[in-house]
Amino acid sequence: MVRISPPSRRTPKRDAILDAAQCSFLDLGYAATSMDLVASRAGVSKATIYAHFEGKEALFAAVVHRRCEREFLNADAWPEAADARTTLAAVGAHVLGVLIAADTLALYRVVVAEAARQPELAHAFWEAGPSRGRARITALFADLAGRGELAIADPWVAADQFVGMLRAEVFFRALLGLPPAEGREPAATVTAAVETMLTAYAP
Amino acid sequence: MVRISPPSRRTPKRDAILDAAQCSFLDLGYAATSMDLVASRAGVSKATIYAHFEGKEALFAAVVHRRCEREFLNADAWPEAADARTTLAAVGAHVLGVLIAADTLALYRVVVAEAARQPELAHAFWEAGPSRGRARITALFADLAGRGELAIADPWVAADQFVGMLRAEVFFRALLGLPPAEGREPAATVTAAVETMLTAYAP
DNA sequence: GTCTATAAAGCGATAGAC
DNA sequence: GTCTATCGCTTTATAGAC
Repeated sequence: MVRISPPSRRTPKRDAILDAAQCSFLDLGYAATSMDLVASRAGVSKATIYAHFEGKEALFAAVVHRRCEREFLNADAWPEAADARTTLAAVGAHVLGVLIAADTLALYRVVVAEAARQPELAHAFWEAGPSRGRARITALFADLAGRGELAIADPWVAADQFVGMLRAEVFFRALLGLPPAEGREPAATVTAAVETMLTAYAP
Repeated sequence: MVRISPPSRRTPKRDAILDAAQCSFLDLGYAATSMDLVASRAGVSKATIYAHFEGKEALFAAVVHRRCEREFLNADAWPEAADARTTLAAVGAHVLGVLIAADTLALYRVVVAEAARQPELAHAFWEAGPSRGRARITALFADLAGRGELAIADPWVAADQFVGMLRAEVFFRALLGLPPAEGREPAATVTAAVETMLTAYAP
């Protein structure tokens, strides 16, 4: 419906528009964000926005794409190779931390909501974000299997299960804006997922 | 912001309004559904809607509540007690089937999108839907543990992990409207989750 | 590219008759 | 309860000057 990567030359005004749009879309949602508000927050006129982007959908797509790119720029926080328990605990804590960060949840909410009406956006989001994260974790399990730390037939399945256990009720309640249930902390979710993986895939 | 359970006497017009509203909200999303459209589809005037519901938010809340109730009415499909593998396979297939049903995905999308702006709705949805499902599965694991089929310290954790593994990539891609990845069928996800639970929690 | 001003349409909600 | 008609406001998008 709308192309994701426009010519995309970076200019100060264009960046200001994208910053204002990102903040507005993530805070208020797609529909509740008006072009007037974005223009006001960016300090430009509405006509300037339409000079840079085809319309509201294209602006939204550009915001989502830029946001996914940035998530993977600081990849330095990825843990070093160690024994399985240490590695999974570190990776699990990192992943769940990213998943329940306010920015991530807001992006997730608005992309999921628009996915039904903007299929190309949904696909671009998947490729730019979750798909790359999954690939890393799959590679991690392949590495642990290769080193004899775990007995894994299909690293993709193991990664899928590990991420699934991380993205369980703690994540779901955070997504709905509900307070964490008593005694159900993110750290406990990570620990339990790690132990279950270690037991299920013990060599 | 809006109360969830109005007097709620069932009348033909009221039901027609709720049917039209459900169809519209799930298809188009909250914002893109206008009261004019609902009135038109229900075959009533807009004023009649406002005679039955306080406003758009209240109508939406009523739709969500009714939809959650109905999901739990046909509880007869719940499997009988058997050995752990048979029980988990049946329950897992049932749960994942419900989760990736088109109606469920549409409800999930629209509720998640509005959760940030209608906290009471998010809470009501959680209590009416996911919370009850989780309770059942927790009871199931408690039963399996009590019968010595599995060695489970905390049935809630086991249920959380089982549901998490079910609601992994297959569900996520369906949520985004993407086609299933090659060789990653729902049935395979269920089987893998069952085997991992059986191994991790073997007596 | 950037602005001001405005067009054209749609929105949620209500008044008043019956 | 239900209707027709309409209010008052906001929306996306564009025209035209510079």
